[in-house]
Amino acid sequence: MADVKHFDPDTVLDTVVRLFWRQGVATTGIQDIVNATGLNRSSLYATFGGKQELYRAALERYVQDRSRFGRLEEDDRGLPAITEFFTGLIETRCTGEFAQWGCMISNAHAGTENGDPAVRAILDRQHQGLRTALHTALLSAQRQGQLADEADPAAAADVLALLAHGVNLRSRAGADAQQLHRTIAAAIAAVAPRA
Amino acid sequence: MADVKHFDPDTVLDTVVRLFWRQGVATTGIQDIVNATGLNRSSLYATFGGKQELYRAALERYVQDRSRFGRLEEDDRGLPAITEFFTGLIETRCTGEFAQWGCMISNAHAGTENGDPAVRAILDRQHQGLRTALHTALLSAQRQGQLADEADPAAAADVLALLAHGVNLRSRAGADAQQLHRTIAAAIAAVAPRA
DNA sequence: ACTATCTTGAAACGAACGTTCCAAGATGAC
DNA sequence: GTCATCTTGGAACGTTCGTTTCAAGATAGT
Repeated sequence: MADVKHFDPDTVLDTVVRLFWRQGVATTGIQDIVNATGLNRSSLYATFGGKQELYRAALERYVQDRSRFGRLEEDDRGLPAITEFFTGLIETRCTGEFAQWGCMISNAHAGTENGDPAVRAILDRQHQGLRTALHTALLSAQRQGQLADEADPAAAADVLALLAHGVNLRSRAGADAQQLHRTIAAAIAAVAPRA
Repeated sequence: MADVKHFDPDTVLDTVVRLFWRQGVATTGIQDIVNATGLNRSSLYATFGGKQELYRAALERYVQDRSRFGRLEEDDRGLPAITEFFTGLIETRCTGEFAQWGCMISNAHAGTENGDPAVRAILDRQHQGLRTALHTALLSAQRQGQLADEADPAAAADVLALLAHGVNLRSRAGADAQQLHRTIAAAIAAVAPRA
């Protein structure tokens, strides 16, 4: 009955994610998106709606594709799982394709993006998810005797979840990976029993 | 010989700080600044230069006026000084005039602002300053027997400095002050000797 | 092959952007 | 009071913003 899209919306959305992730929503114009995707404005608006809706979709996509605490939650090794999570995080933030891009979620916290209730809901959901994943991993660690007697898994999870934002921000400004690794290692060591 | 300014540049800059702090540089227009300050565009450009130079000046002013770790550095009580620093930080971030504004420095990390080397230099300087202040306070704590034997003041300072960014980000998205207080208390308690 | 239906290209929209310009106004030195 | 000098008001600059519009093009069902 009708024509079909001449492009793959999933591929396009992935390209858009990278634009918003690196440059932020305020400093990324529709023209930038047209240039990067090769799409026409008509196709863009017909498929995704306006800029704000496109940003929301991109943020959801970012969460689905780039969030790594799902693995953490299923990893029952305890502290090594947490260490691995942060090690991977820092490497992603400091080297390779996404070096100095920060985290799209952390970035959204700092911008005017979070004025949109739908965006703020994503930020909260993501933070709670990370807290829960860390809490689960810490309980697992506790069960395996990897935690000091006085350590509080819930409180430690909150501390580490906040710390992740610090890593994301500082890495975007070019912080040294080694330095971040050392700091996170110290934070994790703080809940372990004395050597 | 000549006319004199009909306004106080210091007062104007303070107003500009609040605009950039709350809304960010990308989403704050020159028109917003004209409206908020009552200045004419001519006076604005003649006094401060363009938007980017104005932002840099505002960021420097923010650091001078709002940075609180100077007090921390001169406070030799040890852990209580650190607790007080974070307590005040969280209150400023969550209640009163600046509630949910976050920290202008943290916000700058997440935006395109940090592409400007002059801006990034301010961010680095500020982070190092906070690390040093915390380190000094922790050494003071250690001298007074407030630290566990195995605690590493330098590493703990790094952890707490990163944590501050977490507080700044999450508070901007409306995080609960009590929750933040509890988390920070746990992080500080982690370096204290077992009760 | 016809046609209904969706997609695409390209131009255009008004509004807002940061910046510049210049005449008019205000000031202090002489 | 005069004059040189800086400041101010306000219009205007060209660009870019996000969005809309519509004719031309492409497709799948009949």
